[in-house]
Amino acid sequence: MEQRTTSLTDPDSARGKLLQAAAELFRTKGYDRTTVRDIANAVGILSGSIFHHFKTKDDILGAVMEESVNSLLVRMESALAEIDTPVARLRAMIRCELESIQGENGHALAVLVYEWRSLSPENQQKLLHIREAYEQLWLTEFTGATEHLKPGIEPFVLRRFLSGSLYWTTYWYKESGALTLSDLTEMALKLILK
Amino acid sequence: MEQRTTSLTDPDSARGKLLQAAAELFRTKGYDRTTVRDIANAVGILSGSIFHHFKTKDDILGAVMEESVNSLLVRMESALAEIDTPVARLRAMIRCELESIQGENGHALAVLVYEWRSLSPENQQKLLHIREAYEQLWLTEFTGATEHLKPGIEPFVLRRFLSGSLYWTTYWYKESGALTLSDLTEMALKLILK
Amino acid sequence: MEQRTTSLTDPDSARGKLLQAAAELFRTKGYDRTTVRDIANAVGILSGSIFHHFKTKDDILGAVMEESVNSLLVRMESALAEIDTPVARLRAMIRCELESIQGENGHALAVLVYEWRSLSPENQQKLLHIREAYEQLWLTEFTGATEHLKPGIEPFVLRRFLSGSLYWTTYWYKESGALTLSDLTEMALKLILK
Amino acid sequence: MEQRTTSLTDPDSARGKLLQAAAELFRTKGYDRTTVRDIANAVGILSGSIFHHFKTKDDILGAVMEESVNSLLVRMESALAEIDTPVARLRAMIRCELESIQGENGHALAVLVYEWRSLSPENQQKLLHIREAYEQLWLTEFTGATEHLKPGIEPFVLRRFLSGSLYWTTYWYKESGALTLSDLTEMALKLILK
DNA sequence: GATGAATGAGGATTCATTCAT
DNA sequence: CATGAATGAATCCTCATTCAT
Repeated sequence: MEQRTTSLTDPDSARGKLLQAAAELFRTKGYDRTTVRDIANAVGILSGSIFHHFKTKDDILGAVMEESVNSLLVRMESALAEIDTPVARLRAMIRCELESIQGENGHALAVLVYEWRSLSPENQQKLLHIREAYEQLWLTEFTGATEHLKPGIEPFVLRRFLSGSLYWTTYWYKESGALTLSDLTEMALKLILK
Repeated sequence: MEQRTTSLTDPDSARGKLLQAAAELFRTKGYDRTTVRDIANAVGILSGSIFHHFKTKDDILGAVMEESVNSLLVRMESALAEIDTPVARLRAMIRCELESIQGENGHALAVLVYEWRSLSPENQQKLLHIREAYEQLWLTEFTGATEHLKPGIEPFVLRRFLSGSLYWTTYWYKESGALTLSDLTEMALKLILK
Repeated sequence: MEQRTTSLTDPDSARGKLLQAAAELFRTKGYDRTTVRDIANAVGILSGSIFHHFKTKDDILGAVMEESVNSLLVRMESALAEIDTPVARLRAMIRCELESIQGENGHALAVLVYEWRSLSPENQQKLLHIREAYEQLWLTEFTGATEHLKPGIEPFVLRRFLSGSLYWTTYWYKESGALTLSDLTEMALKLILK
Repeated sequence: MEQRTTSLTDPDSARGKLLQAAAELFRTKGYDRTTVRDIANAVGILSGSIFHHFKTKDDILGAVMEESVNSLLVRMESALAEIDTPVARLRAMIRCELESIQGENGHALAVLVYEWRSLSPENQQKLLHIREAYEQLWLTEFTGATEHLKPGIEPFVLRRFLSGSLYWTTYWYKESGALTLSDLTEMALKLILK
């Protein structure tokens, strides 16, 4: 019930389905406007039954966030495994982050990003080190690619500009349109390159 | 009681103080977690009394947002009045938006940006044309500056990247640090220029 | 709303009526089995309205208890004012405690006695010094009457035997029967005297 | 599964261990604040499994109470078997009741006494005759010892004073202190004797 | 305009109980 | 017998909103 490891929850388990549904609802309606009943309804159980799987609503949020970083981390690692050149690596990372933000695989990084302050301090604490590790990954990569990056903007600021740009896509980008995720990736890459 | 014009509310009036307090609370705690009582307390009246000034809590949010765009529009207009060159105009606009996002002058664009979905559809409707007018302003300016902008990114995408970059500063930038608002402005400008 | 002094709450005020009703319910059904709705119904308001007067259900319990000791203290003081001889003073004290236990004036000492562990540690803390002061009063009186008391039982044990005897009357004594409160008082007095 | 006889449950059986744990919890936390899960945890099974042994939580309470009177009755009978003089018999009975109240042998008379109103009317009915038989025992003994008892207090009142005194010890007496159970017995005896 | 008591519709959470495995 | 997921009713509490004074 509490299982806080790097491994991902089986998406077919009750817990997995709950997490999936919660992520979707938190992303679209926001944490506060999503009721426990909403989540329960979404997976076809009654609201009281949720508390068999999670102690509190806050814990659901925490678990959703944890899943999203873990999933992102796993996918990024495997994506980077076979890539050598700095620019190609950046492209892969941007792509991964974009996919996560858009909620592919039901693991919405957007929830982690935009509902962070809804999470209780205790659960924030638990997630802080993963978040930091993740950002460290980016900074390392940026440092390794300095010569290709836009000059005149400090790397950590540039990363934050990029974050903001990608995070913000939740509010305007829909994959169905003329603009593919690849197009978007390419443009975001251009944004930070020389 | 509901006065919806382009003119700004007198900040010394009861309504003005309420709006100021609400903006600050919405920005820091979020709309849902801010109670009407919180707002009332902040200006030293009781919660029931708020409803002499606003029909609903949703209307307060609407008014806060309206004030923030209006204030931004006013300030941007006056800033642009004496500037001719495209790049300088973009710099001024970025500067204005950054100030609004950071909540300078008590007008928090951040609330408009991040609490938009908390606003009722009816009030969203009312604000839509102002928001669009504002975005049109940017697009026009971008179009006029095409030759200076980073190539390969469609203007409307570039504007959204910029928006995201600037909006996101709420979550990491504090003016007290080593980085001044001017520094930030300059870097954001570099981001979109060739 | 929090007013924790020695003065008693006006029994005609909303708070007073609430306290009265709660005391009665706590005494007859017990704290846990009494719902906030029960209390509200008893005074003709809705359950939500209770929280205008008390922050939590636990605070209601605390207030009921406080009122009961205070009321007892006040009545005891006035009863003792004109009495000099040790035995007569003990009789008066027993009478006062019996009246309080039986819930005369709606201030049920029985609640303080039998629901003590239902009270939150924080509120227990607040009441502890009053309870102790009250017991001290008895001990002082017992010490002053040593020669009239049953020998062979340590005073503090004797007081506790008496407490238990009187507290227990809630469960079997009804004033309507053949046994008057005066009879009971006299018998309880005999119990502890030589 | 519901075996309601005068014989005591084998303390090593599942039912026996459950009863023991429940008694302890009911005595310390109270019936309402003890969850079925608490009881299950205490004996190392899951909450659902309890219902293989008892139909309802109320039945557990009933069984605990039944065990406690039965155990008391058994012990009292054997204690009285070899005693002839009235005063000695009273002493033995007081001792037995004190032991039961204090929860010796895991059989808590305190639960029967203080949680009586938590028991459903149906189960109260079932236990009533045992309780009455028990009280009859006392009254008979009191009647046989009239000449040694404190005069001026009707026997049934005196018995209730004694009950209250002994029951109340749960709230203040700990066997670890300077006062032994024998001391307490002697003092309680003195209380009712001439 | 302000007050503050009251409303009433929810909201998160608890818990005894059931039942298929 | 035990499990553990699910039930569903009930509980305390919150909060935007109303309204008589």
